[in-house]
Amino acid sequence: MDNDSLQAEEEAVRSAWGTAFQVDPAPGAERYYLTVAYPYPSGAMHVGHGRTYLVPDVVARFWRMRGRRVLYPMAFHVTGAPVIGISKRIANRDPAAIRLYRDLYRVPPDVLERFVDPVEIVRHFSDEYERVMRMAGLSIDWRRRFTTVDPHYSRFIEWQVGRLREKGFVVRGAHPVRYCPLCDNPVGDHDLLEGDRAEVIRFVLVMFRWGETLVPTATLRPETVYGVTNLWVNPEVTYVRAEVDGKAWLVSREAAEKLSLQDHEVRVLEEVPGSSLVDQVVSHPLSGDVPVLPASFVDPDMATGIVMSVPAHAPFDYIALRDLQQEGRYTGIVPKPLITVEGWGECPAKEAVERAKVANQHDARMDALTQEVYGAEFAKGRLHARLGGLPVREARDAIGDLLIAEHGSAVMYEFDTRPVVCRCSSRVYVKILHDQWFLTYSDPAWKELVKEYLSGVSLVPPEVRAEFERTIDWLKDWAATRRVGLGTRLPWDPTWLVEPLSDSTIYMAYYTIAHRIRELDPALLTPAAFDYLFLGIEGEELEGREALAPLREEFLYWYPYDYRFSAKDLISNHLTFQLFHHAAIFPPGLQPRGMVVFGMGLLNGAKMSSSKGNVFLLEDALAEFGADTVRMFLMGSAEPWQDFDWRNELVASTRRQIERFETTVLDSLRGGGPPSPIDDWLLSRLQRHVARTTRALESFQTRQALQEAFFGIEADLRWYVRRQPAGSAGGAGALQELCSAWVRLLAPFIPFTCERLWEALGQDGLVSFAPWPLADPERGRPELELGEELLSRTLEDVESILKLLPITPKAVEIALAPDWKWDVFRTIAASEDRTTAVRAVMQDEGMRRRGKEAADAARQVTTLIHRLPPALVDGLLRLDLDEPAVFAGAREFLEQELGLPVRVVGAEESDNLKAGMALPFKPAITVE
RNA sequence: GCGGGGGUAGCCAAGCGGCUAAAGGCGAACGCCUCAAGAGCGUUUCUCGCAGGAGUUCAGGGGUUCGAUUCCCUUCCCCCGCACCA
Repeated sequence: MDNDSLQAEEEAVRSAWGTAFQVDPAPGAERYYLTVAYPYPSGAMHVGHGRTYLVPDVVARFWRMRGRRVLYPMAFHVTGAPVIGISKRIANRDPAAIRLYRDLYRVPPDVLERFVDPVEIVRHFSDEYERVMRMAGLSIDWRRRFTTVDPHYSRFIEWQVGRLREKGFVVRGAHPVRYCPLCDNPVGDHDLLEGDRAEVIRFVLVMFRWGETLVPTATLRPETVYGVTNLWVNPEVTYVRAEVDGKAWLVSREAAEKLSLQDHEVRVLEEVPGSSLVDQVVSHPLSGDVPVLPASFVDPDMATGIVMSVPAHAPFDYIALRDLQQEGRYTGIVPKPLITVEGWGECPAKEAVERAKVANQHDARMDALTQEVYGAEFAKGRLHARLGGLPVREARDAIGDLLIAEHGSAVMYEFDTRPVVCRCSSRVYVKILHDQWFLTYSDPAWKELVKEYLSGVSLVPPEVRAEFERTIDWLKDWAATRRVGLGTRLPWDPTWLVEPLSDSTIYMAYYTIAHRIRELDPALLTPAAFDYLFLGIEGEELEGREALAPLREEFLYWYPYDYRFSAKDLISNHLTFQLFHHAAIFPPGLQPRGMVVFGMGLLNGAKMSSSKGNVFLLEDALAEFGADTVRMFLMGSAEPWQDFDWRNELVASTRRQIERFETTVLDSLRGGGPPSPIDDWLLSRLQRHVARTTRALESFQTRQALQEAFFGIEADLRWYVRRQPAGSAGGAGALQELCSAWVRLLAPFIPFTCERLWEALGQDGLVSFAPWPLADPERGRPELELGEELLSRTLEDVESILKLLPITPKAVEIALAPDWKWDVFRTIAASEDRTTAVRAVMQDEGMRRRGKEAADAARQVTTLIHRLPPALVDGLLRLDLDEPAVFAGAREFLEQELGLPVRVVGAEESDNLKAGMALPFKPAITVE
């Protein structure tokens, strides 16, 4: 079929579907509610997105055919900041942005003009998403579509955050963020030109006293304060004396600027050259008096620009000291060890440096040595007994807290890697934001509750459970408000917006009423209204209960949802967040029931990424290959949780497979004749495929399901046709029955083709709502299946012999094993221990009389049984396979296949030597 | 670095103690069918073999077992997440 008529056919099917996937509750009818993470529509969909929404569609279609009322809704997540940046870049005529949107996403020029308004971007792409999703045949109830900035939805978010606050899960606090002074805004990863992996780390400032001036040294290891022998300053650097919160501090010029962003009042008083600090003496209650020494490794742009020196435990400090001492200076200073580490001597830093034969402080290996020593001390180190003997792991925080509480220490934040640069090319600093609102995911009781619920959630694939559990443990408080972006304002503090991940945690509940709540006046949607809608609370403040009652009812019909689908990168945030929020807000009976986690998409082996241009738009794929081909490829190339790789040449062959299926079905309908003897075999096999396809789809294995439903049935049909006398296509009845089931089994995957075929089969209505085939155990004919298995194995054997023989064959004799060998077979197959089975056989009087012949047969049969699939052996044990009858019925078939006369005889009637080798299920073959 | 998941024939991928030289698909080769095919059908696709068989394989190394692709340990390599961001 050419692409134009394919499009036309698809359009016809789409219009036949019409509004069929809109679904309302039907009391008494079982429901199936699945949701998928809604998209952030800031660009066009690519095939990777395609799979994310197709998997739930296939599952939805499957359960629909099994008679459930299936709700598959969709909405658009438009809150957040990215789209703001995009519109700015477009307004600024940023060439990369323009190229992406104009050329890759093919936004028409007039629409692109409007993208200077961020709302226009999400509006445009929401519509595009819906259009392309419809093209792909997604069976979504579009009446329920909404965006996260709709006024009704905002009321819902207000209720939600209010509810969480009442429960004590929302608190106010300060929070260090990456901050661009030029943009005057916090910056996220996507706003950065450089340093997107940089983490904010927390230093403790140990305050040394130098006369009236405080000298703060920044450390990650406050416990080592007891081992300080000196400070380091860089003599090349200009330091400043500054008034910080009313006290005089001495820090690098850079540090002064940083501190001013971190909650300190900073006023620079005067410059102090680093060189003038050298040899000064400073003191700290926990370290005593120590001198200030020069070191070139000290970076003025790292924290305060002044470092405390612990040569016993810090390789840098040790080597810098040694360098000086080798010049004959400061020879009086000796390292002061304070930590013991198993496997290391008294001064691990010294040991590490000497073992590595480091020449001086400029050695490139210093970072690695530092890591090694720090790692060992953190993992296994203990403070000396005189200092309390705590493990380093615990002492670090304890002493840090002590310093802050009693010795005037402060905290300073700094990036672990630099530089960090904003897209506007300004440098990025750490700034402490105040009045930030947090969700207290660190709350142990909340974590416990979530874990308890998680244990009842079905997870697909099960391996992800560990990741969820770890995420729950690891989550800290989450800054849940933002200053910029689209979103809902915090009801009690409207200067803040609700953060975009926080506003999308329980919206699955909102879908259930999204189409009806729109009819209501937003003013009616008070917290009391939502308390009633979702929690059934009928408080005094509740108004308009009558209008809300049907919504409450619908919510209860659908909720809790059955499965949530999402890519696996959301485990560590969204998927776990939504568990927290459900746990906090909904009663036990309305908690999530299951989640399916997807793998990622690759394009020709490389990661799909819009920014890198390595994407294939879903719309283009649909236009080029047709919706069914795209669907079948995406469902069949890997299971949902595995990564998949889109390769055009593989997709093209999928299209041929669908065409083959269609022709096969149409041909069988036309060509069917009178019943044929192996109709029953075909239908018996069909039961198996139905059962297996069903089981696969019940556990979301789309690939496995396709293997059974498509390739499994196709292979049977090929054998079936082969088994027909020349010119016959097979029994019309059997083919009709097979095709009817086949079309239905494939309908969730390739619904467009199947709707057409369903009609061609003369069936009424839509296949999308046709009953899913039921496997009928009564139709199973294991003895026929064994017989065909025997034939095909024998045929293969004959063919492989023919191939090897150099002679021109004239005839084939097939000699069947005598009954007594079947007795041997049964004895051995039934025995527990097959190694002793030979002996068991020989215990029989009749066998003993046969002597060596019987013993040989027993050995051969043992080998054979090992090689056959256990299920087959079981079958042979349970059923009496009438080998002579099987071959008698298939002689003509064999002759036709082999092009040779075939003689079937009992082994004992044969003159051929080979005949003696005949075994049960493995006839002896003699080619003449 | 920390946490999670993987490495199977030319490619994708199933298998997860004896069915296994290893399903299925793709690709490739040959044959048939055809006026001709990129369509369909059949055969082959680790090595060897004039009888349905034999030999070496499932990232590398070690171990458990009568027996390991499948279980344990270890090394190497790849992917995902690590937060204020969708």
